Amino acid sequence: MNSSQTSGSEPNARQAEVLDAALHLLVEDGHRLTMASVARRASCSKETLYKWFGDRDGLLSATVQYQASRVHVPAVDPARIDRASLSARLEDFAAKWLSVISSDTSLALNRVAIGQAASDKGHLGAIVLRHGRFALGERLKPVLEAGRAAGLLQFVDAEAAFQTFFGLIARDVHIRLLLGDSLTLTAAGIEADAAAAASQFFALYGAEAPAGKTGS
Amino acid sequence: MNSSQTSGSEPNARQAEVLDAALHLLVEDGHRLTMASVARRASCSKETLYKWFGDRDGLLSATVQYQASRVHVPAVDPARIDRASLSARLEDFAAKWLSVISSDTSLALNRVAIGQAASDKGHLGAIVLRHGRFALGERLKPVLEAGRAAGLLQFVDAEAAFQTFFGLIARDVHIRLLLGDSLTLTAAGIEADAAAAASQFFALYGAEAPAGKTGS
DNA sequence: AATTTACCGTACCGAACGTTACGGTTCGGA
DNA sequence: TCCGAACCGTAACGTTCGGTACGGTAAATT
Repeated sequence: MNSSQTSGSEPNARQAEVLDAALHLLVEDGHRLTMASVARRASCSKETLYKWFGDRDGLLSATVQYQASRVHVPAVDPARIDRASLSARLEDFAAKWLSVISSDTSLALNRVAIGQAASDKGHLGAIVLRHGRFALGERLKPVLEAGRAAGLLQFVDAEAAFQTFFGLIARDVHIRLLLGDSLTLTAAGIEADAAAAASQFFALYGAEAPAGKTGS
Repeated sequence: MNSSQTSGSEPNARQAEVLDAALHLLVEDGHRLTMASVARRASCSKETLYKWFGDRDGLLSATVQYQASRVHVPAVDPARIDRASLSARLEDFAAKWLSVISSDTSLALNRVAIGQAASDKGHLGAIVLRHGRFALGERLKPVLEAGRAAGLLQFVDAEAAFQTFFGLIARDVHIRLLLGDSLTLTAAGIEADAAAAASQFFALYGAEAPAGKTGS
């Protein structure tokens, strides 16, 4: 009995195939994800779906979890950091994050999570936040604090500093994409935007140029 | 025959009552907005709903349009501006925008628009963007350009500058709220965040401290 | 070989919901 | 006063879809 149920362990190979099918349906059109369509796409029976995932909500949760857990923010070595390497780290973070939030998969996942966030069954948003926004913060804050320890950055609240960096990266891009605005991000554009965000972050929180309140 | 249909003129008083009912349903729970529930809440017949709005999508569009058009970004007088008044304007803008995006009504509208943005029937996102993000930009850009003309600000692309300001205001707040994160914004917190955003914007684009690329 | 297990494919059931139709009421104009 | 337009309340229809049941098959187990 390897039924993953609602909050089971890792899905096996076959279950991953099913979740991939569900994910593809989700990306194509979130409203088209029906139990029958997933079963058809994955060449499995609906009975199996219910045995493995309990109900539609369990399948949805497993799918979101399955994909969200694959978005892994790269770790960083806090030791031996200088201005150039820190800047490179931040640019890299910004570029990766822009790539993620503009991908079809991420947009589909965020859309379905947001769509049911109002309902009392809205625990998908928590999953997306945990593997996205919060995971990003946990990975980035040590970098910021290492930068502060090295005398490169200046702030009192790492959380507030991260929030500002987050805003400098995403700006209005994320919400516009979520709302269906046709915004084409080229690789070069992402690199430029990431560099601009890192540069602006240094302008605000760089140790040599303290400016801008960090917020209470 | 005053049927507003899909893209008709202003709704009359009775129709506004209906749209208010739909809006309340939407805020309570977007999934609970059904033709029967709207008719019951508004004490009207379903037949009337279909006569006035065509179909469910038309009712939804009219509801979003009805509310979105009520979010009016305050105009500003570009003449006679100095550092203090410009700063006050920006803080006011930031505070008002934070209030809007954290309101239950705005969140509900954005959620339903995002939820159907993936579908080919996703024109709600365009409405929300037009009355939200884009209206805001059109109102703010003259202010920024007035500030530049007065020698208070320094930038080459007003659009890019506005995007940065937008990011400094919203940061991760909007996406977290949309995803259902329990984030309580107090009036004092909004004021503080708005002041911080304006201060940071001045640090990046103030004429006396040019720093941070504006992005190509 | 017999049996159990897991699974696929399909059919089926019931509820929700969009949509249409109809009878009854109100009200303004001829 | 009569008529028709607009509208309310409710019933009814058809589809979609979540969830369940059942027969058939192949592989593993005993």
